[in-house]
Order: sequence, then structure tokens, then C-alpha cells
Amino acid sequence: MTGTGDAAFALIDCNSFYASCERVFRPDLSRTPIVVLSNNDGCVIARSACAKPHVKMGQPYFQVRDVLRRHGILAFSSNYALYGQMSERVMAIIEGLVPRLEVYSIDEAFADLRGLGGNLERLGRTIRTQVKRDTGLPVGVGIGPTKTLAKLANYAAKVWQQQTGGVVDLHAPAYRDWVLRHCDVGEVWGIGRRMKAHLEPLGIRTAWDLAHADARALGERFSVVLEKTIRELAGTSCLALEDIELPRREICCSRMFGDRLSDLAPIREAVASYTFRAAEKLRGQRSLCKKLRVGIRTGMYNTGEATYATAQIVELPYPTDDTRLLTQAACAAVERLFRPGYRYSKAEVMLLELCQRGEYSDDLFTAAQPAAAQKVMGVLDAINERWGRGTLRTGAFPNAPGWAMRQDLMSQRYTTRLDQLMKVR
DNA sequence: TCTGGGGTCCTAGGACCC
DNA sequence: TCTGGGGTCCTAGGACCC
Repeated sequence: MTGTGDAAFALIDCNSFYASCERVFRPDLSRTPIVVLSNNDGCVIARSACAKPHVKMGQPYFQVRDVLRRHGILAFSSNYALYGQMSERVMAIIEGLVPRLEVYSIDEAFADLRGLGGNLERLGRTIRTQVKRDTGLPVGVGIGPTKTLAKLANYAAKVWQQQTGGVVDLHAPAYRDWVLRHCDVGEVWGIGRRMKAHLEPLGIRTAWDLAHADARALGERFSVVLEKTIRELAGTSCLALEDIELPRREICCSRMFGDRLSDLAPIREAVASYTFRAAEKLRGQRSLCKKLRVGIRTGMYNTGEATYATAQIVELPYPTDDTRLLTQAACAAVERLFRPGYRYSKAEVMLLELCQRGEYSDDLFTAAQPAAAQKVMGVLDAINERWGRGTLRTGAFPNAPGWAMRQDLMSQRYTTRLDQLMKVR
């Protein structure tokens, strides 16, 4: 517990982040409703404000295509190169305005405002104004004595945008009570669909109900996670700012194929390419992995068609970050897993049991990665860093594969490709 | 025809130990 | 009929997050 009188957190998030990013470079669309699709143009994962009434989050694109056309809503494939860059710009601006920042996701960050005193709401408005001025992106700011309350404040700033101007500080008890009473318990950070269903029969329907529930009893009945949530809602800080980035403990690369695949060869190519990407991430955080998990599966929604999902964990001869070794292991695994007669839709490569280079000790009986491998991988990464991802790759997968995911509605890489810069006439 | 991708944390239960 | 009591470690799966 870190509960002290002057605890203050802010949660800053970008409104309709992906959709807003698309708009920054297309001012002609400032009044056009837009949505952004998941990888493979599968379903809707972001909506501009005026598109929200017409499309639900997560709806399959093919189901809403007509609705989009009817309402003049424009769809974009997701352009992660663009969103990642815009995110970095936003975070850099906020970092300059607060003492400590925890980047929580691509479009959200917690700030520690402890000890700042003064008018925190005014600081919130400064953040909003500067981010808007320097990036063109709209953000909302929620402030409170705990992370969970800051998160709820941010939600309130969104729901009551007109009245609040996008900034809400819940330090004042009367204001806090009002917001708690007017928020559904399902809107509380950490309360998902399942937990909401457990709480409702107990008469806990609003955030206020939960804030005044018996933390210890519910903690014992359900989980310590719930207990912390309750205490945080009631004003006791249990979750600290985590501004030190730890290396990931597992790394995953999984994707749907552009079309269903029935043959082993293209699936093996896909697995090799996902392994290549996963190994890049692994080296990016200077880790080695001891195990690798490969999975393949058919579609899950096509009733009537045979479904099949399987996976295998492979133990590596020694902790490694060598793409060649990992590719060998992954391809051998997928060959064992593959069963003919199915239409596969997705493959997944996970790197497990990661350790930091030098953290494990090899003994007489344990082999270790040859030093030469490290050099080769270093050169590989340097070339791809300089000339763009995918410049140098293994021969196990082609440059422009037939199984690549669909991205038919992609905007330009305005910020990462010289040949795709914005043109001003 | 077409339904994302990447994580974290916690818990329960099994295996094993004394 | 009676069938210990704890402790640790590991793993799979659930729940949640964006």
C-alpha cells in the first residue's frame, strides 16, 4: 500500500486513437466518420466519434460493410507504423510536462503527479492543449488519488465531454461520489464481463456500490485483484506507477492468413516468417529463449466446417536468439502438427522461458550459443534497422507471400517512408 | 468468402518432498 | 472402519487489459 494524503495520478489517453491518427494526415476527412480495421481487415477496432452510433467495437467488417456505405463511413486497414510513431510523439510531449510517466499502451499513459500541489486540473488542460497543438491528436485526462480512480475520471471526461472539456479531477469527495454513482460497475478498470456478472447478484451495480463493498470478504471470495480494485476505488492507492520497463517474459507473433491455407508449404512459410519477427523482438530486448511454442488452427466461426487447433512446445538445445535455429525448430514442429484435410486460418509462434543474456550460466554439460551466431544476428538486425524491416530475411519465406494478410484499405506510411511523405502543393 | 494481436497476473491442482 | 499435514514448484487455464 502506498496510500498517502497527496497521492495523485493522471491517466491520459488519446480519443479514438487510430481513427484520429488517420485524420491528422487527411484533414479533408475531419468531418467524415471513419473506422479502422484489425489486421487482415477482420473487424472494427477503432471508430471516430460520429461513426460510433452506427458500428459496434469488434464487429466483423464483412457484416457492417453495407452499414458503412449507407452512412458514408470510410474504413482503413490498420497502419501500425503510423500509429506507433504518433504514439511516441504524444508520449514525449507528456513526459515533458509531468514528473514521471508510465506508458501503459499505445494510446494511454499514467502519470505520477504526487507532490505537484496546485491546480491539477489546470495541468490536465495544459497537457490536452499541448498535445493537440503539437500532434493534432485529441486526448482526455483523468486525475485521482489512485490509478483506478484516475482511470474512472478519464472515462467520465469522455462520457461528459461537453461539461468537462475532457479533463476530470476526482480529488474532491463530492464530485468523486457523483461520478461513482453514475458509472456502471462494468466500467471500472479490472472489472470484466465475468466479474460484473458475479457482482450484480450481490447488488453491486455501480462503481459506488463497489467502492463501498467489503474489500476483504470479496477478496477472499474472488481474488486479490478484486480486493485491490475495491480499495483503490475507495481512495487507497494499491497500484504503483511502473515506469521502469522490464523485458517481456514471453514474446508472441501470430496472425490470420489472408486466405485459408490447406497445404503444408505455405503454412510452414508463414510460421518461418512469424518466427523471424518474434526473434527480432527477442533480440530487441536482449533476451534468449529456452522454449518455443508453435500453434496452427482452422477458423472457428464457420460452422459446418471441420475445426482443428493444435500446438506443440519445443525445447531448444540451449538458450538462443538465433533466428536460424529457431526457424529450424519451428518448421520441424509445424511439420509434425500439420494434418491434411483442413483449411487453416491462423498460425502462432511464442517464445517462452526467456532469460537475459548472461543471466543463465552454462555448465560443463550445457551447450551454449556460439559467439559467431551473435555476430550474424547483429549484422542482420543492423541491416534491417538501416534499410527497413524485411530487407534481409531467411530463405524460409518469400518476400511477397500469397498468404499475407489482407490490408486493402491502408493509408500511407506518412511518418516512416520517404516515398510516402505527405505532399503539399 | 470474409470474425485481431499481444500481453499480464492469479489460482487451482498435481507432483513431489519430508 | 480406519487412510497426516505441510510445504514448494510447476503448469494450465481463466480473467482481464488495450
